[in-house]
Amino acid sequence: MPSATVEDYIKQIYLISDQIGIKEVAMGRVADALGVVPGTATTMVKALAAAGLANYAPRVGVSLTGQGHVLALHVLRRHRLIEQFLVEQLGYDWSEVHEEAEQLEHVISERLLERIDKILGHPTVDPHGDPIPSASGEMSESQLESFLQCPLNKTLRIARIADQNPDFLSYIARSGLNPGASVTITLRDSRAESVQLLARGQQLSMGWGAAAKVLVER
Amino acid sequence: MPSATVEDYIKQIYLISDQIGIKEVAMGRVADALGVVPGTATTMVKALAAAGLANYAPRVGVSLTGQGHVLALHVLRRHRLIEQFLVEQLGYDWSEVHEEAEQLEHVISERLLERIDKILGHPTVDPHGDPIPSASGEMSESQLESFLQCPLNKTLRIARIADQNPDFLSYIARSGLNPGASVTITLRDSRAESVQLLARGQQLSMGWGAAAKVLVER
DNA sequence: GTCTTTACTTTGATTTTGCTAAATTATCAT
DNA sequence: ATGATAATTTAGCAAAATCAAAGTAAAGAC
Ligand SMILES: [Mn+2]
Ligand SMILES: [Mn+2]
Ligand SMILES: [Mn+2]
Ligand SMILES: [Mn+2]
Repeated sequence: MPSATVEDYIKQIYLISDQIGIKEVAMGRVADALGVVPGTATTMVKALAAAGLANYAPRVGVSLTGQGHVLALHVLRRHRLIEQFLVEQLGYDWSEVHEEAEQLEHVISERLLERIDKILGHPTVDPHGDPIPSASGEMSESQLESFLQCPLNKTLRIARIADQNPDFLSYIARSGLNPGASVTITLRDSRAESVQLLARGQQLSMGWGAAAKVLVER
Repeated sequence: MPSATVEDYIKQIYLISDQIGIKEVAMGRVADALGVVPGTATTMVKALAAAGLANYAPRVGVSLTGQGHVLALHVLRRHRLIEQFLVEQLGYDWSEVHEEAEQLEHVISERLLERIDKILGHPTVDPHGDPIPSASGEMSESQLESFLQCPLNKTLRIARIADQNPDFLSYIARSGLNPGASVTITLRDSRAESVQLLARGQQLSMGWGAAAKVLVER
């Protein structure tokens, strides 16, 4: 069995690689994501490579092997199903489930996981709109647009918030931008790197960085 | 934060001490309960003592300090509430919850625990009939009698099975001796160390050892 | 093209938890 | 008492995960 630490490294490598769309993830990013000093990341990634979960090229970066990819999706499935369960069945707020899932994902049994999946009716997305990989390890490639790409002056549905930071999430929640809510982008100014939008009847403005993290569908 | 290992040692020391009603627990028993070699138990117990959780007397045994006692009850509360939750809300069988709780007890947050407690309506016993310590760390001292002490030819209610072994538990379940079920002890033969009983209309017989682990109330 | 800054790797140490095998102590039977 | 047996402790070692600090390589600045 992979340790909780190994699972977190593999998951994080997957997530970073997926997010910036690059295969080789730099060690610095890995260290950052896991909150360790760079030397620790180097050592651990070498161990992951020795275990056949990753490919490591010094001074280039790390990528997942097939085996590592499979593990990453399993961990992600556990994480996201747990989040969904906490919200649906235990009255958690979607902005506060991440930390709890971060721990539970490593100890929950296959049996409990599948029971949760069944109770929830085999959900395909978690409370943040993140897709949940299937038991067999497939994940839907969603074609969502962010606030930076979507059409203006059209009513759109918030589909996903691509960030786990509790501060950001509770700002999103307080602004009525939860997954499922409706928005209209009224203006996008690329020189000011700012986006104007209308949600819950309120006028709001967000900067490029934050706007990129909110994904919508029509 | 105490590690999962420390929590398990402390919990086990509490349980053994409680069970045999002796303050100083021998190292051999600790090692057995935790599935480690005796030398490992000695080393760990010394560490527990250094951390102020236990008192260790070489060649005599280990006992809990006040601090250790508080921790033991917290862990036990988590363990038993989780077991109850798995049975009540997730359709687990009471004979198969122990292993799952053994892991979850170390990672569940205070917040999740209290939410579970509330959803279950603040239960006082777990699926095995084991008492659940309160949030403030009090546990009811129950006055239950075992099959070896209870009166004969009276209808009694099974209140608790004092053993976590899945094999034993599923034998109990299959015999219709779940907590809550009714039994009548029809005969006790001390020379044969055997007990005859009637449950679910079936005649059964158990040996001293097994009979001592089934507790009843009137 | 050299120089400086930044990113990354190496080395050596530490903590926690475990093992094996040898040494020690206590207990029990004779 | 004495020797055998059982329980416990010690000593020495190892794996996993981490850090601090020093060394090395690559990239960007001038
Ligand atoms: Mn995690
Ligand atoms: Mn999520
Ligand atoms: Mn445990
Ligand atoms: Mn129990």
